Amino acid sequence: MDWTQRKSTEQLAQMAAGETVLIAGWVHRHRHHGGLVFFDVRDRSGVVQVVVRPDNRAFALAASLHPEWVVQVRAVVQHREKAAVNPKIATGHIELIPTELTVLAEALPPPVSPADEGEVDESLRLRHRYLDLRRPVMQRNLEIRHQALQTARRVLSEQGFWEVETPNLTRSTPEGARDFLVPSRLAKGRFYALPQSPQLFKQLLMVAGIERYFQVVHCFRDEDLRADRQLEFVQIDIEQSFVDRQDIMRLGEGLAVALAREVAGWAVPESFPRITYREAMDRYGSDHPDVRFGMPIVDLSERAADGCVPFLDQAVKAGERVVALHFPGSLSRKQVEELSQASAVDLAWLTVEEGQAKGSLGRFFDAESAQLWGAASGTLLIGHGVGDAFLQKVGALRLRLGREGDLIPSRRHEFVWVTDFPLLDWNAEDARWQAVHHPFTAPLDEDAPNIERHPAEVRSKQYDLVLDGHEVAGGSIRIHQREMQERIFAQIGLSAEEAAEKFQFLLEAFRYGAPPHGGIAFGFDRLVMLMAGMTTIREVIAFPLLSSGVDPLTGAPTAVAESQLRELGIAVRPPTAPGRGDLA
RNA sequence: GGAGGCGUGGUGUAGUUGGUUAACAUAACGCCCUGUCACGGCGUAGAUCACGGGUUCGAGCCCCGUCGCCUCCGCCA
Repeated sequence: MDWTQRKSTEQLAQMAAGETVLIAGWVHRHRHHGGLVFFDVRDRSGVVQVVVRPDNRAFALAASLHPEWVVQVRAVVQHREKAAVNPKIATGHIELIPTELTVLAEALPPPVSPADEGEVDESLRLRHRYLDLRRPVMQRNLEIRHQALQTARRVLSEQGFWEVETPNLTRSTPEGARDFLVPSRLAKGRFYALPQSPQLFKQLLMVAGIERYFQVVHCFRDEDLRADRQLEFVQIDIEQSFVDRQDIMRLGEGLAVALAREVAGWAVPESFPRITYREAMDRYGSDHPDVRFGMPIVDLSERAADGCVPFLDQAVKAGERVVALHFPGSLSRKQVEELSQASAVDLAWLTVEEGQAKGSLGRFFDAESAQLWGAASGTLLIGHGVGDAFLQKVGALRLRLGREGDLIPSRRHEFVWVTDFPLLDWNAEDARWQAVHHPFTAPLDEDAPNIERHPAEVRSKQYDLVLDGHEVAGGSIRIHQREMQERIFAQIGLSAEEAAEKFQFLLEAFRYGAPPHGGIAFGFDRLVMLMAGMTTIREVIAFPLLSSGVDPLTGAPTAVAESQLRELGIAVRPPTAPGRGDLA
């Protein structure tokens, strides 16, 4: 068989009538009219219609075809009559008259149909992912992913970045997520860890004088899964020497712009707006705000302090903030109660109807004073509380109102940088300070003196890139001086001995001349998800896991043979040890 | 670990205040059909109503528990 003759269905659209072609693919749909048989052949590029008349040698075989059979068709291209043209299909102006039809493989009726676009239970889709991936939308998603990979590699390579690979079998590191461990056979009782990111290696590459590094790298974090989180995910990891924040941010912008314009086809500006972490929290109640719609959090503490609503006045006197969201529509009392319940924010509300102040605060206001508070139109939702945790609840409420009130222009796409994150935050559970980003992030120069005395006030050289409310990239300028690194370790409760034990190799490397350096990592799956218009990253990963971490296709994770465990020197404990109080 | 939603023929769904034979679409199978393209028409077959227990004369429906899937919180430097 000479497959080089084979044409894609896409190529057929260009062909002249009368040409003989060879195509091959799957039977997409089959329409049998007794005396006339149509079937559509689907390949990666699309579908094309084949017409078979009773006088055709292939008629009997064509009549007996079934969906998803694999066929090969040698045929003459024919232009359809005007009335028969189907404008919905790229090849809708032509059809094929077979001279030879061969069944290459028969197929069982598929449990999930590649020819259907309806919703199907996801575990069933994943169990038969090879069928699910035949659907045109999934093939498009994988193509977008491919194009994004190629564009990223080209853009970075053109700017002098080298793609350097780093190990997957590496050492477990403290901080951050749970590690995936890999037992060592050669050194029984010891373990490798799969990398949560190549963070330490890319810094070593900077010490090594590579200057510009990138990698498309799989990262592993053993934490609960979400719509935008898998145990295994892909980063476009970048690091560069002799740079400051603006250099990496400009680089990240360049890459994001290239991807958005070339792959997604979006019109995005050359550079993106920047807001500080503080502004993001105060205005949107999130460090990854969706800025495609307004309805910012408004601080009404000063107004509330005038005492016209006693309980809000008291809240302000107690050191709380009074904030509001101005929803442009009307809400019922029941809806507000429901929102209050769901958001865990004690919500009051105020609106003006027929010249009268209404809502739970209506009795404290006349129409004029309600307008002063901002309730001229729509509904003012008012809550009070303290701290960023409170603002985050209000931010979640803002998002929900945005979605349910249809305030988000879903066809628009907006990048925004968030900068000046806190360097450290207090972990109440472990009663210690911890790094917000990671312990190698440099503090802002002017804040560095405060690390020991006012750790909560120290800002860092971290920057996150946010797209439509999703964090799609994050990075920082790193600490390249050993003394500063040791101060940070000390502040997060890592003793000199512990630090030496865990990061010996990095600290040692820094003694041999470390250049100033910094970098950024793009969450590739999330970025592709958004560019493909999907709502979970599973739609842009060929073989993802369910949110339980199970792969219904392979059955992973599975038990392993006792002999394998013995070889590794591992004994498995029963999954649930009976408690002391249980009757044995 | 917690909250919410869901679980009914292969697939997607309906199923009222508990009542006889669990309905519809689609896929499958058979017959008919010469211009369809989500083809159409007629017919056939296909369900332990996720699993276990309970209430009841009677449970797909009510109650309790378990399991699975999805979303969110915690967690994810």
